[in-house]
Amino acid sequence: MNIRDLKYLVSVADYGHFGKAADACFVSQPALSMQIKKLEDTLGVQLIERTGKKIFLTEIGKLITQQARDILFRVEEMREIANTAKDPFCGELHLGIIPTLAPYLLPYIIPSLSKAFPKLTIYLAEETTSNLLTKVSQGKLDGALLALPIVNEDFAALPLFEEEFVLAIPLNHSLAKRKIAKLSDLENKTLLLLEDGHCLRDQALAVCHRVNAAEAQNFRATSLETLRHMVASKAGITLMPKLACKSNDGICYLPFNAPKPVRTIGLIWRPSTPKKIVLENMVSQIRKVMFKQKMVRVLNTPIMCRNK
Amino acid sequence: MNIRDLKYLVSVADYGHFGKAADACFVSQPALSMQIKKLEDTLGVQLIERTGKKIFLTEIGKLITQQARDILFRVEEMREIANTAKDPFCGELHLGIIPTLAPYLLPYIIPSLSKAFPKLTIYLAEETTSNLLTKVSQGKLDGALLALPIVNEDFAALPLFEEEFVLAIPLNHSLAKRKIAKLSDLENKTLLLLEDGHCLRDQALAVCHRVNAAEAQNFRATSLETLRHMVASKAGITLMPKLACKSNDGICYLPFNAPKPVRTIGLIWRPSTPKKIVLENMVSQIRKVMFKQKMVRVLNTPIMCRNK
DNA sequence: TAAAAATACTCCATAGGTATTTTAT
DNA sequence: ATAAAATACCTATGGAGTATTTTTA
Repeated sequence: MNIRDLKYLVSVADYGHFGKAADACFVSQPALSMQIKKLEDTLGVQLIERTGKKIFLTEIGKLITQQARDILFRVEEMREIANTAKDPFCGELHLGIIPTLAPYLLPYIIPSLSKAFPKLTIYLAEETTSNLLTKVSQGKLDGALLALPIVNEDFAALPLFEEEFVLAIPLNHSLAKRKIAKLSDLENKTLLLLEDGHCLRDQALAVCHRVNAAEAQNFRATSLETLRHMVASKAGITLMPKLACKSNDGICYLPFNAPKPVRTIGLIWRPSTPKKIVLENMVSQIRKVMFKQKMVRVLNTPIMCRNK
Repeated sequence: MNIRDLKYLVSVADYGHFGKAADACFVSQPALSMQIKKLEDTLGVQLIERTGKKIFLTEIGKLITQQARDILFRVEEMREIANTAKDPFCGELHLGIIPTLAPYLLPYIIPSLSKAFPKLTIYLAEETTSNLLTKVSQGKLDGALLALPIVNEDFAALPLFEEEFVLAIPLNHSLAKRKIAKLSDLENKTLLLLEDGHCLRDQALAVCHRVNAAEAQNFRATSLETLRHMVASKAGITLMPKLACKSNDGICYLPFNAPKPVRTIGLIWRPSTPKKIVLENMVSQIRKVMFKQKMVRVLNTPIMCRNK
C-alpha cells in the first residue's frame, strides 16, 4: 500500500470518474486505474463498482475512502509539523476562544499579535469550553483562550490574567447610586444568567451559591450581548466580566470590594504541539498588551518548557 | 513520501540503531538509511542525529515519529476495516460497559454471545459513560453498553431493556416487613449513593429530587458492591438496579409499585463503524437472552440500517 | 456509436542488494 | 580497533506512459 494510492482513491471518490480523477492527480487514466485495482487486491475487497459508463463506491469503499481521507489529512499534518519546525513563526495558527471573551479581548490583542507575528496567519474559532477542549485535543485547533483551571491533565496551560466580575444593574436600580458593591448585596437577589454550556454561567452560579442568590427562572441568555440588553431594559441584574463593560449603554457597572469575584483567563494547548514556542511567545505578548490596558490583573507565571 | 518510509522511521526510533531497525524491517541497512535520508529531504528537517556510534531523534524527529506512528496505526485500521467487511462476524470486537452493569449483565449474555459469534473475539472494558463515549468516538471501542439516552447526536443507539430500581434496605429496617415500596416512602430519607462519574448516581439523584430525599453526607461509594456492603451493615439505604440484587446477602430488596423508577440500558456505536452489522445482531441476541431471564423489560425498537 | 474503463506493451525511476569506505569511540 | 552508518554501484521491481481493445448506455 502507498500514500499515493490513497490519493488516487480519494480522487476517484471525489470525481466519480477515472479519467477526471487521473487528470486531477496528473497521471494517465490507466496508471490510476491500475493502482486502484492493486489497492483493491491488497485490501481484498472491491472498492468501486464499475458498470461501464458510471462508477460507484461500494459500501466498504466509502468506509475505506473515509479512512484514506483521514490518513491523507494526517500526512499533510506531518508536513505541516515539519514546516512549523523549520520556522515556527510562519504558517497557520488556529486559535479557539470562548464566546464571553472573544468580542472583548480580541480587539485589544489581535492588532498587536498580527504585528508581532507578521508571517503567521491566525484563524479564530468561537466555541464553548468543552468544544474547544475537544478540538484542541483532536488537533483541529492549536490552542485556545478560555477560563482556567482545566481539570483535564492532557493540556499544557499558562494563565494570562485575572478578570474581575462586576455587578451590572439598570441605571434606575436602588444600588446604582453606590460606587462599589459588596458580594452580600446579592443576597436573596435573582440574577439573569447565560444559557448552559458557557463557563461564565457556571462561574456566576458559583458566586450565587456563595451568597445565597438565585437564578432568574424562565430566562437563559444566549450571549453576553443579549444579557446586556436585558439589564439595560431593566429586566434584571447580572454579573459581567470586566472586559465586557461599556460606557453609556444604559447600565451601571459596579465593581465589588475585595475579595473580588474573578475568573482566570489562560491559553491552553496540546503538550506535544509543534506550535508550543509560538504559543508561549503569544502568552508574553498578550500579557504585555493587557498590562498596558490596566483593565485586568496580569499574571506572571513563568513561561518554561514543560515536558509530559 | 511513503508508508514504508514511516515504518522505517518508527523502527529506527524503536531500536535506536539503523542495523537492528533494518533487520526488523527485513531490509538491508543501506536501504533503510537511504530512505530515512530521503524522508528527511522531503520534509526538509533533520529527524535523526547521527554521531557515529550512537543516534538520537531530534526534537522535531520525535514529533514526526509520533505522527508516523499515528498514521501507521490508521493504515492498520484500514486493513482491519477491509477484513471486517470480508467477514463481519470474524476478528475482534471491543465493547465498553458501565461498571454498575458489567458484573451483573455480562454473566447472562457473554456465554450466549460467544456461542452466537464463535469467530469473534470480544474484548471488554469497564468505564464510566463519559469515558465510553470518548473511546467509542475515537474508535478505541466498537460499541458500548450503557444507560440511555445519550444526548450526543454522533452515536447510533438501540435500546435493549428497561431495568427497574429497587429499594435496598437492611433486614432490620422498619420498611423490611413490607412487600412493596412506594416512591413516597423515600420522602425526607437520606440515601447512600455512588461517587461522581457514575450515571447511576445521577439517576438516583433524579429520583431523590422527585420525592425530596437527600444524599447521605460524607459518604460516596466507589462501587455498587461497596454500596451493598454498606446497606448490609445497616449504614443506610439505597436504590439498586434490579440486576444487581442478590439473595441472602443480608439485604431486603423492595420493588416499587408503578410508576417504577427505571433506567434504560442500550448499545451505542459510531454510525460509520464497519461492525454495525455485528452490533445489530448482538442487540437481537442480548434481547433474546434477557427476555428469557425475565429480570428486565426487554424493549423491541426495530433494528434497521440508519444512515447519518 | 460514443464515452469510459481495461488491457497490452514498453520504459525508466527508484528501492534494494552487496561491497566498501568513512567515522567516532 | 571496532562497531556502525554512509557511499558506490549494480539489479530488478513496479509505476507510468502510449496505443489499443472491450464494454455498456
